[in-house]
Amino acid sequence: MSEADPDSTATAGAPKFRRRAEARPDEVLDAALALFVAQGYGHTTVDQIARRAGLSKGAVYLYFPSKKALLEGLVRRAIGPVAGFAQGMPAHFRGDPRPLIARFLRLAADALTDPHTLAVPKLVVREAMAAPEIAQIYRDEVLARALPALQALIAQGVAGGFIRRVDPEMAARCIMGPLVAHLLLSEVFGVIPEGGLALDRLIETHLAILDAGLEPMLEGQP
Amino acid sequence: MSEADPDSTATAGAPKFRRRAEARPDEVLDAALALFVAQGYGHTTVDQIARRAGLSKGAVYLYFPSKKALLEGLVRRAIGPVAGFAQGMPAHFRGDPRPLIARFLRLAADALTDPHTLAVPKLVVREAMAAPEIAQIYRDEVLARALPALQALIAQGVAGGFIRRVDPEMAARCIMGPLVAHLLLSEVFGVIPEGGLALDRLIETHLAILDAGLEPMLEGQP
Amino acid sequence: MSEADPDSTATAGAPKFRRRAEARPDEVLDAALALFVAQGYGHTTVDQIARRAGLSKGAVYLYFPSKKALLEGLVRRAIGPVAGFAQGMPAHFRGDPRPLIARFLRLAADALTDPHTLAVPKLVVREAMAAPEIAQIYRDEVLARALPALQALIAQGVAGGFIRRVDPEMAARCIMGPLVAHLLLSEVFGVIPEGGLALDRLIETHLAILDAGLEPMLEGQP
Amino acid sequence: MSEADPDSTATAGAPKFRRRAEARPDEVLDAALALFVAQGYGHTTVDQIARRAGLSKGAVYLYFPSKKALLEGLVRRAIGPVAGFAQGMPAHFRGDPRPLIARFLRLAADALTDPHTLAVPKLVVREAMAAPEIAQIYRDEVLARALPALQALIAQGVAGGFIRRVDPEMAARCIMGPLVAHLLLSEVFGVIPEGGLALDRLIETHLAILDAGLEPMLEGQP
DNA sequence: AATGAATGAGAGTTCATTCAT
DNA sequence: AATGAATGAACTCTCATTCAT
Repeated sequence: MSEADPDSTATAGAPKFRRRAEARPDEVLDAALALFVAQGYGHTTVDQIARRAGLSKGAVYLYFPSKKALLEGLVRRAIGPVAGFAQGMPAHFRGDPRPLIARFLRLAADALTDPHTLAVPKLVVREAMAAPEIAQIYRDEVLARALPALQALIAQGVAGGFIRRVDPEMAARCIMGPLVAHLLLSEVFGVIPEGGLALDRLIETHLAILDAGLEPMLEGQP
Repeated sequence: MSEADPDSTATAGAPKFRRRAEARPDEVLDAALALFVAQGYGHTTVDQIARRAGLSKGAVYLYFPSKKALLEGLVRRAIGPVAGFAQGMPAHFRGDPRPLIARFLRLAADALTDPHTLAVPKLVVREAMAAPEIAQIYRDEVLARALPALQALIAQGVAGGFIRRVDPEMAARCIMGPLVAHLLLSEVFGVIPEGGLALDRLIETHLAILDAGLEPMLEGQP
Repeated sequence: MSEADPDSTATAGAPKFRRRAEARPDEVLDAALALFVAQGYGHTTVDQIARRAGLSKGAVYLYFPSKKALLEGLVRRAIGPVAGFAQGMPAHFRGDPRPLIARFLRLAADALTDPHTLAVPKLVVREAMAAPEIAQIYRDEVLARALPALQALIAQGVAGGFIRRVDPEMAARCIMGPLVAHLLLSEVFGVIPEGGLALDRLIETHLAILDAGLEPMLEGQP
Repeated sequence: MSEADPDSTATAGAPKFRRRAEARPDEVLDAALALFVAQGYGHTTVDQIARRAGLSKGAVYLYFPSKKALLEGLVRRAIGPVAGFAQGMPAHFRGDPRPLIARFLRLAADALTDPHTLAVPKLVVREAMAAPEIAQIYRDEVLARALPALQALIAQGVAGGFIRRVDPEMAARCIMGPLVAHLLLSEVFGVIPEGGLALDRLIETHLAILDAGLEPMLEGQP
């Protein structure tokens, strides 16, 4: 099972043009990611990573100073796109935020359907406590950007009277929550709905509730 | 957090003359829990656990056959109360489920405010992949009971026209989601709102959205 | 298999008259013997011995100061009969030794058919190097008596012209050899002849060869 | 199976410039053999073996997956020559088997005079019960070849009227027995004849008895 | 740039032995 | 006489890391 799927990560993409080039670090990271996800950081050997990347154990240390640096490198490589994605939300949008939220959630769900994208956050959740640096990177680079953006969007929606008067900080968590819980349930506990992951089913249910739930109250209603 | 509860271990049971043991397994579990939570299972030594429990390393093995058995024992000890709590939801309730959901969420939030209660689920999330047995126990004993109960509650609410027509399976995740996400953010990533955990602020915000979001649609509305 | 046969050693013999008496040390030795034979000295736990003897681990130490003392006790208990048996050979016999040798070999084979009798020598062979004291006891008490007796018998046979002129020391080994090899093959290597141990078949074949092989040479023959 | 083939690991490929290893597995086995013989398998530490071979403990595990694999490797390395030796007996010999038996015994005695050759069988006898795999290897590779060859030789001798009518299976044990017993006495119990091991003295005594003992009976004699 | 042999610090686990009761 | 909780020293095996080549 260890080497069963050689094309899963490293060889995927470019055919075999390069052959030992400056793509090496990336190949090592690919191998590390696959193994970390499959077995956890603690149960993965540097030697396994090396072999999966087609290198010797020693060579890994030419590119990364330690095993933990692999984890860090993995997170750093992944946050670029994610952070950008988070930034995608217009900073100074004015109007009903709900369509934007809907688009954001659908995009996020879409992205997280790809195991490659999901892998790193999953990893971070698992190793966060044992490796606080990792958690910090993720917090600083991803959460500290995405959450405030979402909060700001909500805040201006409240201010403009487009949505119900809610606490923006908490509302942001309410918006992301179902997605998080869904992934945790399926990925960590293996509680998978009949008929597959059903991320879209989740998102649509969530949005239905959210849309109505954020509707501003009519005058005189509680 | 570790030794917060002085009566947690020894005073339980017969306060008279006992040799030594009897409460020992529980003391060992207490020590293990504190250390696992603080450092993770993988980075905790049996010797550390033993010393924290005031025993020798060898004595731990008088009560638990392996290190992993400690983790399992921890989970088993914790699921009793939790499962009972989950069962608390009336199985054949008829009517608007929203007040019940609100009470359930508030109770859950309250319980999870106690570090002792939160510790085990946190542990399970982190070690689930490396120790699938653990995840399975938790899934079978907690999730497999709580989730269906919640789903059933929603389903009858939909059937009775008390709430909007939503997918009960997904809606259950939408109900739990914000709580899960909130705890993940604070406990794993250390993203804590200004002014403390603010679990009640989260719950109230969530319930406000949920209450309106589940309101059945008026005729002719989309 | 461990506790399958509770009456095999300890309870065998006396019904249950005594109940905790001066027979305790013997019961412990019985348990130890059974386990040592089944698993080897090194792989047997004092606790196993205690439980098989119906005692607590600590109680074993009331009777024997150490685990090795059990082995020693076992050997000491066994050598009494064996040494006596060896002594059975008349010290000052005069005449053709072959009938005596035959009787001796048949007796020995008979005795060694009983697993109880065979157990201790087997044990000694296995633990001799790790516990030289054991080997020494056996050597001094058993071998140092039986071998010289046999040698003397042969020597006088040679002197009297009853048997061929052989080196008595080596001839003694030639006499015991087949029995030893046979037991080694079957007990240690599990090479058992078709149709069971066949100790008598071995002895008769051996005696046939021996009888003729020891026949004194006729004058003028090589 | 691991080191059965001397060229299996290191010598394969370029015989040119090698770093250090190649002879390492054999060196480790040498160290292990010496220590196992001196102290027994159970009382020998992997660390002792490593140090005696001039390596670190960890390095031993580069060549052998476990301590027991060392024992197995030792046996496998030794059986090659021995088995070949056993095979040396002509399979279809016709005639008086006694000269052949004599040559065989003298060769065997000669070989077993070398401590290196004797070491492994000695080891096997001692560890056979605790490690049945070891006993099985030896039985299959050595005994299962040597014994039948000897038996066949005897059987045809009987059939051809060259030797007395004996049970070939038992006679084979009678032939090997004295050698076995002699080695057991001296190596295990330390009962060494005055003037050294005297293996040749034993063999000659044995052969004298055997030669006459196998002589076919004259007509009319019992 | 790359190898892979080698290291050494630990980790989990076992058990003979002790001792308060 | 007897218990069984407790200890602590060993031992096997693992693996991140280093370094000569």
